[in-house]
Amino acid sequence: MPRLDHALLGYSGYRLRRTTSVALSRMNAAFAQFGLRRTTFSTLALVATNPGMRQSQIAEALAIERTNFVQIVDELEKANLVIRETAVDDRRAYALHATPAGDGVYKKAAAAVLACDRELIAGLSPAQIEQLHEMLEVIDENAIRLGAADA
Amino acid sequence: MPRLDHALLGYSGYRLRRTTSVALSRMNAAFAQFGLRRTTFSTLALVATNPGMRQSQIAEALAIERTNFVQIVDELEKANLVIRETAVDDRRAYALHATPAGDGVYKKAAAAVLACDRELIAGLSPAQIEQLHEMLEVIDENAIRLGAADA
DNA sequence: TATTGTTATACTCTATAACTATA
DNA sequence: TATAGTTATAGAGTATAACAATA
Repeated sequence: MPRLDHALLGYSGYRLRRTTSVALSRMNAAFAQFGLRRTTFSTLALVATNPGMRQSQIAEALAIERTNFVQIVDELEKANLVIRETAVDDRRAYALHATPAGDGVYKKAAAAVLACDRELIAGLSPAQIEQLHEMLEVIDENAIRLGAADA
Repeated sequence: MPRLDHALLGYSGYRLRRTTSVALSRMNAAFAQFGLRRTTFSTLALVATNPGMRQSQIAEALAIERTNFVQIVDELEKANLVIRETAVDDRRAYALHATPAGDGVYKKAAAAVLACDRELIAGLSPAQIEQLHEMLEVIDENAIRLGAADA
């Protein structure tokens, strides 16, 4: 007896979503150990590794709407992990920096999340993982190209 | 100047989520043409290709909580695409069937969604796509195995 | 006592419109 | 007038607890 979802197994989109869903729900536990969610972890990572960038630059790099990004930075700022400094050259803008505590949390969380990621791809060779990443980038570019063609 | 998310590119989970996100937002347009969402399309697909299965069996096959599945079936039933028949052997349960209209919508929607899926994986050879699916299954099994180990 | 389907509820992520203060 | 950040709001997906009817 074949699995009930046999009709969908030919869609790469179905497989991508299923795998991503189960993998992310696994990783959420890693984020939560540090009081973070996926979005706050990613934001902390980008701020810690790109100090001084503006809020909208970080948001755009993560493909998060500026409007939804506000509360993410709010949460990180309340937790004392990130600070907003008014940009010297443009008083409308904020330059984001990780606090010393933020840097510390980032390093520990990154190690835990990376360990979780490695567990999820266990059994795949480094060459396979590289191929996986390349294929995902092809799909990414296709989606962006097709989306741009619509507009 | 490297991209701002360089610190996250080593995580397969980050790449999976990004690609899945942009691919699915592309596919949503295909679903919407037929008045469907991703979850209602998947449900219609499974009901149409597995007539007579119970609500919980379809829900489990799609990894959707029974509790969240109720309104999905409600929506399909209101649209006259699916019907709930009380199971003969268990009056608690429903056997799901696609209506003739449901079968028709499913076939047209499946063709459109498959075309969209093919556009997204354009540039990948059949062998690469097979490898992609195999790698996604490895990750899937890893996540399930690790999750089960927790419990 | 366990299971099928259900309701209610809440949290996360995402998407859009409208506002403010600066430029 | 355009842009950076903000607020409010709504939709979609997901998760848990508690209930009725049936097994």
